[in-house]
Amino acid sequence: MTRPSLLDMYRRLLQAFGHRNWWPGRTPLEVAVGAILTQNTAWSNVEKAIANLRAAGALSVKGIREAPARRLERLIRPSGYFRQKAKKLKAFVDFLDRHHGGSMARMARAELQDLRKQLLGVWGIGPETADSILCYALHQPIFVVDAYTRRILSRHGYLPPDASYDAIQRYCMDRLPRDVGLYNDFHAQLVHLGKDFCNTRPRCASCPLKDFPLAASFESAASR
DNA sequence: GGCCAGGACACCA
DNA sequence: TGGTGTCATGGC
Repeated sequence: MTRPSLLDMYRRLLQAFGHRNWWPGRTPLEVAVGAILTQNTAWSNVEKAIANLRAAGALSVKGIREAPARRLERLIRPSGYFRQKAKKLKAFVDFLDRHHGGSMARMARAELQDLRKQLLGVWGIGPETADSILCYALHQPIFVVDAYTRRILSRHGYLPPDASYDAIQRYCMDRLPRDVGLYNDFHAQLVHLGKDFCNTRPRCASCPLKDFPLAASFESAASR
């Protein structure tokens, strides 16, 4: 049996779930803050931290820039790793100030690959966080890879489970039309499938991908 | 009470 | 270049 294309997979998920309308965030900065706070953390905890920042008037470039470190830590505490993440928020705003006049809008005008390299040079911003900011805050055509992407694509045999971030991203971008809206929604669909579907009801009969072939290793493990 | 969640970094061989 | 330890909260 031939493996369905990635576009087939997206169409199937879209049909099942509808457009996901990601990312949950009111402004580009809020999206970037969420991208940093959600590192290895459940989104429900990030929501609490963002609500704290908003209530304290600190959910802005100026607010983060001027907040004392201890205050920032206290506000984002529910999102976990709060000492590290407070430093990361400061590092991001410092980068924004130094390279883009403290403005997300100005940052959005930079050339995409240059900007990606710049972001990866900021302490606390790795590939997934950089790409989330580029795709969801700045609407740039970059495919975001995360744990769900890796898990789902490897489970269905598109890639080995130990494929690198860059390899997965290249694989997807080489096989999908260069379309920001598609990249945005496909990743959102994968997260929804992984988090709210497969996670709570593993291999359930109503999975939209139930007739997609599984990786041989996964088949043998499942049949044991 | 243990496991996991929309990672990234430091350190080491 | 790859493996391991660390960072920390909240829900189940």
